Amino acid sequence: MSERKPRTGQSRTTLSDVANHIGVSAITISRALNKPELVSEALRQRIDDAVQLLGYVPNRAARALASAKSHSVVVLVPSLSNTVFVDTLAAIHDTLQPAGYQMLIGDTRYSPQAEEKLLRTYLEYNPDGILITGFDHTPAAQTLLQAAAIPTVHMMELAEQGDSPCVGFSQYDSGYALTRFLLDKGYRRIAFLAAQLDPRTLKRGEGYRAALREAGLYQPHRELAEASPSSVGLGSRLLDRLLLQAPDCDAVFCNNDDLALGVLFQCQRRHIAIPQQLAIAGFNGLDASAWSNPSLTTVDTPRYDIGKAAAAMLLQLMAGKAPAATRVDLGYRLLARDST
Amino acid sequence: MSERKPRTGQSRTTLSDVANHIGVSAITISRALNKPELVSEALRQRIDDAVQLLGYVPNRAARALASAKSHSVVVLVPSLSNTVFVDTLAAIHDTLQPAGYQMLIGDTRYSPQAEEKLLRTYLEYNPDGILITGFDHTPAAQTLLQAAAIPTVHMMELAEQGDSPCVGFSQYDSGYALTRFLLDKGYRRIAFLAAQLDPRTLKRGEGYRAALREAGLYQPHRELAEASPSSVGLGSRLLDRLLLQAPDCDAVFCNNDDLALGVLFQCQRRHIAIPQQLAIAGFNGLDASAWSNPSLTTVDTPRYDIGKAAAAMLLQLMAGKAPAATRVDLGYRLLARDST
DNA sequence: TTGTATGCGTTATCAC
DNA sequence: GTGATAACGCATACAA
Repeated sequence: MSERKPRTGQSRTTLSDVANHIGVSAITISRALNKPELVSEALRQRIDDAVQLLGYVPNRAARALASAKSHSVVVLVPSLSNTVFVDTLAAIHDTLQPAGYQMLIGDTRYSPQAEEKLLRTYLEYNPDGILITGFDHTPAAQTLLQAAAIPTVHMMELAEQGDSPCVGFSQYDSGYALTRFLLDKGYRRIAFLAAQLDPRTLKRGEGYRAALREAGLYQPHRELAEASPSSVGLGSRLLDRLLLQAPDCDAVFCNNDDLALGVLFQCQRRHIAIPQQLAIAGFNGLDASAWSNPSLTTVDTPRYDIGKAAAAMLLQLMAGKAPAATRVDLGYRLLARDST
Repeated sequence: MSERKPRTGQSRTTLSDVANHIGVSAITISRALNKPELVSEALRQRIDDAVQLLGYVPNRAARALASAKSHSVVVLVPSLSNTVFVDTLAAIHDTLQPAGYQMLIGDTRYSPQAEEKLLRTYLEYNPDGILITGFDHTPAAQTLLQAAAIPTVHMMELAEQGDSPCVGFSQYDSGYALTRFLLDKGYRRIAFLAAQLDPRTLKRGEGYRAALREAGLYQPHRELAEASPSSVGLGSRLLDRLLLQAPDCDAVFCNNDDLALGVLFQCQRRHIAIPQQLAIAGFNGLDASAWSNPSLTTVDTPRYDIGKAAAAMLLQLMAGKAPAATRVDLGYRLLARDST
């Protein structure tokens, strides 16, 4: 009569339920499930049967608490509606899932402040690792990351200083290279259209500017930037605005393929011949850009591979091993097609 | 000398660290953080300061274990590369995050078997709720769901029987309506192109078939289906195949806008006039379809709203409240444009 | 190969 | 308004 009654009514089957069922101790069940080789063949079989019979499902919270490992990884990306990050997420998922790690996805909406807040929240989960986009974090977020001392890999960009583990490619170089390509093709009045002015977009813009300045051809009024998210419709509108303020341009470097497709469509409507009157180049190598008429020159970025490699590197770090390299440049591929 | 040494080296600040710091008991700190109104004003202030000072971060695993609530929601979608589900995920994230719930995302790759496996795995997290796509689950998965007795909302489709909570629209109706629209426009030899043959695609196909049968115009050889994922490139290839086996068709119902765009591009290359020689209709209302030349007729689907509503309904269910409705039909919108 | 004792960090319960 | 105590379910350390 002095017994306390259990707090929960009908609780889930636990390790000891299974243990009692066969008449061994709970720890043996635990071992049979986690390190089967430590348990005798016969017993293991009986345990497996009992687990099946009783419908035992391990409790991750208890495991995390006892082992001080959560088997979860926080993944912070700027957007869930941008193909670039979605592809990266898919790769991360494909890599971490088989390794037994759960992704905790956070959408920072391109805001370092929101990122800091998410980081704070997600740290409560005791993540074993962190995958974070770029290097543009608030000071507080940087402090949090350091204090937490959790293996972290930065994605998409390459560290310019320090030795933070990172997987990506040089945004600056890719912008420079595409502009250089257009210059080599003979275009002289090259415009730049950008949306969603995140750090990576800005760096590609710097590459664009540098290439044109070197050639003595940079003209600020040929740059058009819009903070709203990139879309096909925005590309169409931006072209109209561009032709108002810089009617003489002979090529457009669109910061991504959505914009480029919008520009292409709008040119068709305005009966502007591509590439004769205006060349168009996009960015990111989306599927559609290969099939439009004309097909779009673009820079293919290794976003899936970045996710794969970043997750793989993180797995190494979390296992306490030293990765082969902690700074992985996956490069980019210029796909020259008919629009230039 | 008989003291055991701690297992972990430098552990995180805990509730009792904060408690010791001020000289109160741990439970008081817990209350101050979770139910501040139960703690005196003065003490609360001191606690807040100490929390700040010591950099205390709650441990979710411990909380989940002690309270038997994980504050997490499992979300199972067929794909992370399909805009449809990504938009839905974004909406779910936007709704659950502010409510303090964490999403555990699972990518089933359109496979009920994979879904069952993920479900089994994710049940280990003691999710407080489940958001799952459609109704096409393995018997074992259905048993798991029932046994777990966790609030669950099905997304994208509407239950045809039973009273499972669901938010979506009638896939069948939408397919029927678009076909009916083409018939009313005067098209008589309407083809159907589909990829990624998931249950929703198949239901739209049934709608297509029903409408044509009613009109006495159904011809099996005008249907072309491909199991691989939908893409613009696939649309182009499918058009070529279609024109081989059904050269006389006068309209194409593409099961989604990617395919439709590919068909459009391919028609341009083959100098097929749209809509004069061939009408094109897509599905899902992607941004690009509004801007192509000609613009594409499509069916806009409320995927963001589905995510919002499903998550909101789940929040109600998890709170033990009865939602206003447990079967929410969000409908669809036929956008008639120039390609038909 | 298996078991015992103990603790992970928090909250539920009941008492003061 | 605050505290003591006992779980929550599992894994670590060590013993047998």
